[in-house]
Amino acid sequence: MDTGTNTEAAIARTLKKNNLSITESRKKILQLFLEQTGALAHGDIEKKAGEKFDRVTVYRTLQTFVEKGIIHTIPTADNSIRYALCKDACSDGHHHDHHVHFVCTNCKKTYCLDDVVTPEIKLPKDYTAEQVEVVVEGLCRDCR
Amino acid sequence: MDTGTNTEAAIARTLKKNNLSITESRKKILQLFLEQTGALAHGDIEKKAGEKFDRVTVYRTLQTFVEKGIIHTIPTADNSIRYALCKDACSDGHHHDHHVHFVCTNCKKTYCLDDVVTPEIKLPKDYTAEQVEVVVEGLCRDCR
DNA sequence: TTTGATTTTGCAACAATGTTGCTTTTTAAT
DNA sequence: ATTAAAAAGCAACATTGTTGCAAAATCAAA
Repeated sequence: MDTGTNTEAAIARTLKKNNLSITESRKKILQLFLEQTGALAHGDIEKKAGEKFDRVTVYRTLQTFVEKGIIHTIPTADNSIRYALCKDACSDGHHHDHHVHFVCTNCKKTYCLDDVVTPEIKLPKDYTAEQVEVVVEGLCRDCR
Repeated sequence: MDTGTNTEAAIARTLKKNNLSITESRKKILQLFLEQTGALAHGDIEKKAGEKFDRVTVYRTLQTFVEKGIIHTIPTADNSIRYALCKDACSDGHHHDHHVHFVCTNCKKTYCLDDVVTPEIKLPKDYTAEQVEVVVEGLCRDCR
C-alpha cells in the first residue's frame, strides 16, 4: 500500500469535486495543508513551495481555494492572514467554520479547534450578527 | 466655552500621562481617534493626516500609542490592521480590551462594543487561554 | 492520441505597505 | 537662552500584493 499515492488521489478528488483542473501548484499547495497541523500564512507557503512556483501563482491558488471553500482565512492581530483547511461542510463562497481559532503566543502556530464552537454573542439592538470570529491566544500543547 | 481648547487640553493630558512629549503629529492623530466613532486603519490615518506628516511618522506614532496602551489593534480577516482608542484601564504594554469588536460588512466600519464582554471559551485540556478576541461581522446601525 | 479551446502559469512591471539609518528639527528641562 | 534628549523628516530599501499579457499546461473532444 502506497500512502503517497493515496494522498495524491485524495487531493485529486478534492480538486475535481470543486471543478478545478488538477495542476502541479494546486496539488503541491493542497498537500502542504494536508501535511500540516496548524494554519499557514501566505509567507509560509511561499517559502515551502515557492522555489517551484511563482509568487503570483501562490496568491491566485490561495484565492481560488478560499472561493471554493477548500480553505478559510483566520483573522489575526498582526498583519498576516492565515489559511487553514475547511471541513467538508464548506462550499462555494459560503463557509461554515463556526469553530474557534487558537494562536500560540510562544511558537506562533495557529490551530483550528474544530470541536470548540463559537458562542452566541448578545449585541446591542441596532446590530445584526452574520458571523462570529473567535481567536484565542495562549499556549498550545507543545509549548507548556 | 471653547470645545476645541478643551479637546486639545484632554489630548495633552493623555500624552503627558503616558510620558510622551507633545508634538504636532501625536496631537493630530490622537484627535482623529477622538473625533471618530469607529476604528481607523493605518491607511485612513495616512489619508486624513498624511498631507501634513510623513508616512514613517504615522507608523511610529501608532506604534508608540499601542505600546503605551492609548490605542489597541483589532484583528480582521482582510489584511488591514485597525486601531481604536483604549479605555482608561489600559496601560503600558498590557491591554484590557475585553470587549467585542464589530465590523460592518456593508460600510466596512469597525466598532468597539465596549459594553459587550468577550465570553469564556472552553478549550481542550492542553491549551491555555491568555486572551480572547471576538470579531462579529454583520450590519451596523446605519446600514440596515 | 492528437487536436484545439480553455484554463492556468510565469513573467514583468507596477502599486502599496512597511522598515531602517541618519540628519535636522522640535521639545522640554535647566 | 542653552542644551541634551526625543521626535520628525527624508531617502533608500524590503516586503507584500496586484494586473496584463504571452507561453504553457490541462482537459474534453474527435
